[in-house]
Amino acid sequence: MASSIHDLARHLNISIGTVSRALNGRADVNAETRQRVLEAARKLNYSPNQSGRSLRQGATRSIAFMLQPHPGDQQYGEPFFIPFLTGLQARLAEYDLDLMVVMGEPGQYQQERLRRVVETRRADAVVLANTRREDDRIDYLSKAGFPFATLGRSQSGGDTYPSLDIDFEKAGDEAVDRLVARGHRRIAAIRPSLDLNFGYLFLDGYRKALKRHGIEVDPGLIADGFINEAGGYQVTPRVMLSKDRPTAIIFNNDAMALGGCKALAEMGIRPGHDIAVIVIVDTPLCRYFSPALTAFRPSLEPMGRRLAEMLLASLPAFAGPEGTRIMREVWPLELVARESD
Amino acid sequence: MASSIHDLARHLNISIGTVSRALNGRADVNAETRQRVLEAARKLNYSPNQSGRSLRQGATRSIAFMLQPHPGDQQYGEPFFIPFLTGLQARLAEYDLDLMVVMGEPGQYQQERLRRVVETRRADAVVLANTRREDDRIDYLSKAGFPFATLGRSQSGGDTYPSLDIDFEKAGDEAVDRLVARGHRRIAAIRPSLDLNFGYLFLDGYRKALKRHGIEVDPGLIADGFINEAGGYQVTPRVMLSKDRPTAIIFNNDAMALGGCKALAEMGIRPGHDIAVIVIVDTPLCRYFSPALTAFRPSLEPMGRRLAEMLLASLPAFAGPEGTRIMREVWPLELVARESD
DNA sequence: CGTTTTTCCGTAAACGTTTACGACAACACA
DNA sequence: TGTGTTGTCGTAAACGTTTACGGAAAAACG
Repeated sequence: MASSIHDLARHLNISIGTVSRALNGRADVNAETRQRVLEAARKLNYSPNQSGRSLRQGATRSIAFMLQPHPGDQQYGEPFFIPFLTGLQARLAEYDLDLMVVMGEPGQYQQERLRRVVETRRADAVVLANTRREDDRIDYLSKAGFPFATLGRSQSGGDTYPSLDIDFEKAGDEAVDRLVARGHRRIAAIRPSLDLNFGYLFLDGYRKALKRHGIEVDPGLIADGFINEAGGYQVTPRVMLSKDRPTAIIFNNDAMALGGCKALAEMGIRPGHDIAVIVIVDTPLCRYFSPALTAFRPSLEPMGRRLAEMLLASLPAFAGPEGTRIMREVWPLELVARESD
Repeated sequence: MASSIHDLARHLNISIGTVSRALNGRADVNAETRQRVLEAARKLNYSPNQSGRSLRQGATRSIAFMLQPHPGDQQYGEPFFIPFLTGLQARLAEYDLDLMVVMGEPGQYQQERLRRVVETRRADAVVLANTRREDDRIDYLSKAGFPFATLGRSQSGGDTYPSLDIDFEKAGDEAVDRLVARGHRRIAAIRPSLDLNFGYLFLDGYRKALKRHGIEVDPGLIADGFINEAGGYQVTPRVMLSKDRPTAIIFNNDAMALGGCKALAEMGIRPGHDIAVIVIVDTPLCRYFSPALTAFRPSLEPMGRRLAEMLLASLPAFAGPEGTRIMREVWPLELVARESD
């Protein structure tokens, strides 16, 4: 039913070799025959079968994006990733590459799904999200020699793969700066308890800025919680009950901030009035919350496009000049001042 | 580098045919040989190459999900789809099927991307989202005889494909019911202006309920706008300036509701006090907005799983008994009463 | 023991491409 | 005219599977 290159060749009284060469723009084919082939292809509605192509060329022309919802993240749904995916997909599409999305079950170990993609050669490369500080997915891919790039940094694997991250450290630093400038000295930090790397980066920036301002780091003002609303709700009272109450909190995650604000409300503490609140990664939720939450916003769609470029540049089949390979980029966040601080 | 079935066969001193049969669980292979093959496969870390498989079997074992961001929908990002995708992907994964995500550029015509998937046989079936009332994607797929399912109903194509939708009509009806029960008689309806089918369904329910309550439908209380925040912001004043002001508004979209509330605020009208507001499709945004918006909530993740099942049941390769094919399902929404009405 | 059935396995074709290689004709050049 | 070059095309192998077919050995049966 679907027309193959054989049909086309038969219809033109020509060999399949010539047809293929004509379609692929090779030099050794007569201009007039090429014309005839192209016309016939259009008329018979011929497009090359991707499976045949993949098999022969050893490349599937598709990239896998591995997204792992955090455990306990049901209805919420990571508004973070759609814009990123949009950008990633847009750039890949320009190179006629498909995007395959592989999610783990929330909380489940993703390694197995990854192996399947790699071993059955379902994709030519993968993009990792939710990078852990020590990430066995990275170890595995490095060892397997399978091309990949990561959204977020990791300590695993060295500088051998392209990675694009947000500058959490600088954001943590700037958040403290801003709060200190507004007179705060007791500043709490709340971050996810998982091994997610950005939690560490954020805290580094937080500590550095405090030190710079000559403020002692109080461990009682730092708390880790589950990376969702319940986590923020649960852990926020902990810092509020420290003997010398903080006058500001920096949340390292929007969902945790939302939960934290709920806890604050129940304690009769009003963000924006009784306490200053800043969120490190902005999402639409921060904007519509009341009070609207001051937050640091990344440019997700451009980041998606950029990571696609970085990945492609590292692939032999797409690589430009050797020198253009970019292995590591850290993008700034933009402060969106709203009402909560 | 990657081991093929030939390596495995050579290593075992056996023919590739037998190896393949052993791995695929066919009956005509000795139990002991099968054991040896399986062990060797594990030892040599062998997995069948998907391209080779696809070519031979004429099936790629992947499903394409076509998602088209609405024009002008940048930073916002459709929180609607991630839970749905999660469910879809989860069920597909159980059948060892991959999910390929194809997005159009926001606003761009998606037909071309769809053709590419179909003609190059990159997927075995597609799932359509953002279904239009008259949807040429459906016409195309029907004519091409390519299997597909849709999230959302359409008038195109008849009852020949599985579709799963939310009961917008009932939601519109119930919203009116609820408002009337609370004493409202001037109820406005704001919906997207595009040809998106759910806008029509919603309005049908809205009209039906009004009629049932003996309330005349006032065209001045119905307005169409762009399906984003700006659209809601722009169009809401229009219904508010009708000579006999509405005391309630039903928004057919969360983003439009947010924009509408902004417009209301600027007119000094407070949702939940001066006017009642109900949103037809709930998202996290509705919950965190202030006042929290009363809304009708779908079960997106189960819907994703369900649509996967329906699609699979319609595919010859996966079909159960002939009678089990489900072509059309409409799922209820759950009212989440909050502060805005 | 002879015949039939069953069990198991190897052979080879097929899926739809791409591409290395060689062949042939046309042409240029001396 | 003979030789070398260039342009164009056909042939066939290869990518890694699955599977229809047939054959040999083993088992079952009389």
